[in-house]
Amino acid sequence: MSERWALDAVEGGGARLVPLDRDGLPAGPVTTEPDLVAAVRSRPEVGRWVWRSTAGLYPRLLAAGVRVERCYDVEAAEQLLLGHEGRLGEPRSAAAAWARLHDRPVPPDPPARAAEPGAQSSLFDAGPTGPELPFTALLEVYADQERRHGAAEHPDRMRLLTAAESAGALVAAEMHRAGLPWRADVHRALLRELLGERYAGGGEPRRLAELADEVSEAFGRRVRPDLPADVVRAFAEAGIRVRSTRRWELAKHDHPAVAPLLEYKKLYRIWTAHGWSWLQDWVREGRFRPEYVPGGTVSGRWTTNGGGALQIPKVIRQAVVADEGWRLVVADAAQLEPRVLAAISRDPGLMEVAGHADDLYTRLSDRAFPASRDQAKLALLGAIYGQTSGDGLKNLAALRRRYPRAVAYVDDAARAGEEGRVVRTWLGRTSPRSVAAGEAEEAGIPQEEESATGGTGTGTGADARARGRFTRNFVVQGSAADWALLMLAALRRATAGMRAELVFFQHDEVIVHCPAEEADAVAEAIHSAGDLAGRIAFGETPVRFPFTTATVERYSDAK
DNA sequence: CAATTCGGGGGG
DNA sequence: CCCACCCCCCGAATTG
Repeated sequence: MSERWALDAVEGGGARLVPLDRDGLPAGPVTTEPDLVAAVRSRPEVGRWVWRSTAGLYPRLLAAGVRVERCYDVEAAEQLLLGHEGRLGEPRSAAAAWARLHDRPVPPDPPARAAEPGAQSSLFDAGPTGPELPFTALLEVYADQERRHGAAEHPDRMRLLTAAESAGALVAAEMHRAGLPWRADVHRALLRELLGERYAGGGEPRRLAELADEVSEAFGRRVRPDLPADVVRAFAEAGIRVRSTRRWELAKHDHPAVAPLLEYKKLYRIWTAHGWSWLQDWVREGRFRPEYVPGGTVSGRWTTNGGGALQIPKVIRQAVVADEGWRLVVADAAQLEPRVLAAISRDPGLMEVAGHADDLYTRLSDRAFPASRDQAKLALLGAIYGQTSGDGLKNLAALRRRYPRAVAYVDDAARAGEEGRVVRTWLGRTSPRSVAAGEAEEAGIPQEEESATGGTGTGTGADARARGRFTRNFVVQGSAADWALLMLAALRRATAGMRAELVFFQHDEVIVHCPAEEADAVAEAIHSAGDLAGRIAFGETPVRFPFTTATVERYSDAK
């Protein structure tokens, strides 16, 4: 029987802690100890630590070589509960939660700080980030959160969501600590090969300068390829009307400037976003350590704070190389979102299609369409994204006939959005409510149209339809994020006794860095984690959640 | 001068 | 035709 303890940091490196009973109430006296790390290390029997913030406390423990089995992150829970209660955007700190509980003035959350590139957030983040609060107040907030979980639409799922989000926070801190193996020398050689040498003075590298010259030559005058307005003007002078300088728009035209322009854009992006200065800023001692932000997006997907870790260009992945004698097990969840739709909608036909580990889209086209695999794929993704035009619509109609329950599930979510209602993921993460226009646009949430046509506003305007596409996609993307958290938790547990380390996670993809001899066991653990997460998240369904895995020395060699 | 927006690219 | 969903990051242009 694993124990549950509450813990908080106190000034000077110490800790306050207390054991909790089955109901989450203190089961003994509160004690204060001088060393937080020692307090945790000396209690291996504790199965779950209840604390304010994983990001605030766990790096210190990891820096001392202490891992915990599980935790309950009060501030993450607060965020999820507020969302469920339709109060997203209110301050999420434990101090704010306590203030709400007692009708006191609610302190705002501290502003998000920028990440320090290359830093190992362990010494700096010695304590929680929010306003201070007494330990007894933290215990009160926790007890009240237990009650609020019970009041949720599906209490058990909501508790699972909080547990999963907390596990994700542990993984995020551990991945930051471990870092993604990164060979700066390989990266530099690659930059040199792609961009040429750098000139003194910090201007464009040679290859970009050459391409800019080629563009100018093609137009017959000096044109700056990095200034869209200049490029549009130059094309107009050449008798070609382009509305933008986007890749797909330029690619349509036959002009000698097009090829060097497209090449310039590709390389310019690498130079500015993943070039020498990025390397300088973000890679230390052979590791890239982004700061992951679990739940950074409304749908529950993660973001990172600086470093662009979730947008590493494919060509740059050559620099991600396993240590000597080690391997990277790169794993990608196959057709995740359609499988999730099958599981949450319980559509019998789609569950059958998703009940095998082989390619879902091929099976789909065999069953539902005379159409090709790619057409079947487009139709299904169109249903999930809310496609409004294009060839896919014809196949979408066939999809609706064949899998009515699946399509109805996302259609219902879309209608909810159009009518201004919230939707929830399978575990209960909740979409933002329609709020005052200014606030919402700030948060990037499509709003209903108000006065333009003088109508009633609900369910009619282009903005309402945009909101419908948002909620339609939210239930699938967000439930996939639910699954991903449980998958990470399962994988973390399965590899706990190995030397293997989780070093990267990107929505539906994980990388584990491990000694070569552990690679097979790691791949097996990943496959098991996928199906286990499917069962825990969505219950018993025939749906499979397979991974494609590759054991490689370089990330770029996978897939 | 600093902060915000725009345009374009990268990822899933 | 390539669009639809969620994001990050950069430099230049614009705005306060």
